[in-house]
Amino acid sequence: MAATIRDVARLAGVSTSTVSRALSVPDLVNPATRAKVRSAADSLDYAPNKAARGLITGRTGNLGLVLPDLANPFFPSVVKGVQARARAADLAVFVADTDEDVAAETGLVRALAQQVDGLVLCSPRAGADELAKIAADTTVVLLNRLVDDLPAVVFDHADGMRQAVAHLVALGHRRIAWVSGPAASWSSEQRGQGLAQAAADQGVELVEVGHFPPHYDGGMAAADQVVATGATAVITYNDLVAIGLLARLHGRGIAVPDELSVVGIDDIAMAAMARPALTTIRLPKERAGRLAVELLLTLLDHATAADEPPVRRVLRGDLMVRASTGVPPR
Amino acid sequence: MAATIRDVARLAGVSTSTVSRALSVPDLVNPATRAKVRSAADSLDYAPNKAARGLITGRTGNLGLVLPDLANPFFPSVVKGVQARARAADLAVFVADTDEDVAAETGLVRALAQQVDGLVLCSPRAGADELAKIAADTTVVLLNRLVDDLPAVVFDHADGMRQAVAHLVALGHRRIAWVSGPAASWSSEQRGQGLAQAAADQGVELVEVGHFPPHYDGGMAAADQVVATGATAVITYNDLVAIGLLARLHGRGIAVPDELSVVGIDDIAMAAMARPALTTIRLPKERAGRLAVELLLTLLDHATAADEPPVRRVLRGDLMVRASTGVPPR
DNA sequence: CTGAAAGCGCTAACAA
DNA sequence: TTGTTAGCGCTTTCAG
Repeated sequence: MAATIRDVARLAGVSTSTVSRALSVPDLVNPATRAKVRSAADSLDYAPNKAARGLITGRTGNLGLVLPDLANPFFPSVVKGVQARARAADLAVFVADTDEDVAAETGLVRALAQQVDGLVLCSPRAGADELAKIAADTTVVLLNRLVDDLPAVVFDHADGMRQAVAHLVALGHRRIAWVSGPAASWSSEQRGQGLAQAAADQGVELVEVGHFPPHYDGGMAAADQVVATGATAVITYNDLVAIGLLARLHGRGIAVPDELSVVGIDDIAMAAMARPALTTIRLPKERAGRLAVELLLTLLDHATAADEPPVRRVLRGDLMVRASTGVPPR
Repeated sequence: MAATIRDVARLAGVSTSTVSRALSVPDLVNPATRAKVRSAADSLDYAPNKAARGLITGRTGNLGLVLPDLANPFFPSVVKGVQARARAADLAVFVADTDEDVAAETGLVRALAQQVDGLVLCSPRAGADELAKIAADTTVVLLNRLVDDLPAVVFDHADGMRQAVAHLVALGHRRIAWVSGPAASWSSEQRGQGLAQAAADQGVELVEVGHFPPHYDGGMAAADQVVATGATAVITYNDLVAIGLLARLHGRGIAVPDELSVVGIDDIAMAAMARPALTTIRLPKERAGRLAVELLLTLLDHATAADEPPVRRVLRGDLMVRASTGVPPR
């Protein structure tokens, strides 16, 4: 069906190698023949077969993105960032949603690894050793996770927590609750530690309420425990949790922010749509996706060279204070 | 790095052809040798190179999914359905978000077409002729769009509208507003027509308010026009629009559902989280994704045969009436 | 039931 | 600057 390099060669009256060169290393061929080849290729609507090319160059021109749950609005943003950068480099992106399942994650990674040049693992759930093993065979960039010295793009969670605490302290809060995410979550751990540090530095009391699933239901479940802590403000693992919390608080007739201030993390679109609008720490999600691909491309270029490429990017988030939130505690 | 079929052949003491057969057409080889090959393959952690296989079989083992906007929660659900079914058939999925851009859509489709066995075009924005052209070169299944006789999975929008109207009529509404989606949107068109029919059948007055972007901002923008119609109930193009509408109504101090009943379409997770919870028509999104792949697989199998495969699936949605909604008009 | 040989579409030495 | 040759990793005739 599709034209092959031979069809183009025949039509242009040259050899297949010349066609190949004319199209991928134009400077190596005579401008005249180059033009002939080009027009022949155009008229046949020829596009080189990526699989065949990959077989010989070792580059597939594809890239894999593995993430835990597309239903969490955090991740589509990352996908967009990754795709934007990948497209600019003429790479196609395999996306794999693991449904928060570690086993599925490693399986998918193995399946993808063989047909991509590199992999972006977004908030991977797998263990450190597992990830190290994967990284041994494949070029990998972690996104929102740090493991050994693996290349990674991460957010400065500690700084985000610092901002959140500063905001709450300025409003007069002195006792803050922290709703942590999944026990095995690297970012929950980071956020928790950053928060503990910030609380200590800024002289406020911190109560952890622990380990909830990273979505709406988790927040629903956490709400009552949060209330029981007697804290006047709460910071949640992410916005989805915050929104679930808001719902349960509303159900119990607890006014937000008058009786309890709520701060989320991520700044998903829904945060602005919630009523009252959710105060949150905005993470540069798309940018993180773009940078992850950027990093991957660098690594691929330096693959053979022995020099150390830059291997880690840390991105800062920003406090988003929204209308109708941020009332001092009673 | 990775083991090739030759490594396996050497280790098992057989030819590469035997390895190939033992792994892909096991019945053709002696059980004893089959076992030898299997264990050799296992110990080398061998997996056949998909690109090389594709070169000869003409099957890539990949599948493309093109959609307008991952940020709309409707689409991640479809992605999940597609991935689930694809995974079961051992296919990897390229996902391409076009950002609602028709030009980007056709470009991405062309780029993907060459390296997939088939394409699922979800709510495609491209023109009918464009799509027909694409379908001429590639096996394509449309999702939520009908064009000529192209294979498709669609929702029964007319029936959904019938249910929505029946619900509102039962509550006593006699004048309903319709907030339509993008002018070029097939599903908006379908929903509008279905609604018009339902309104006529059930004897209620319908006022269209027109053509808004299919997201939150569209709903915000539509709200004032809706109010101006004097309708006691409104049906919106989708849930995102409904939620935007809700926000603006809240801003204007208009009580929902007491002063205005709002019905969305899709049943995205956010619909249940909204306050008041949104009444909506639930569309079987994941199922649609699964069926689209199913259909694609059927088409691929029948590719050469001349017999007509089943080529269209129509899925019914269901009314989701949520707590605190559904009050008769004043 | 198994092996040898050919070749999918392409690129990369190596010559000319 | 261009063509010839070889071969990426695999499957598939075609013999045996």
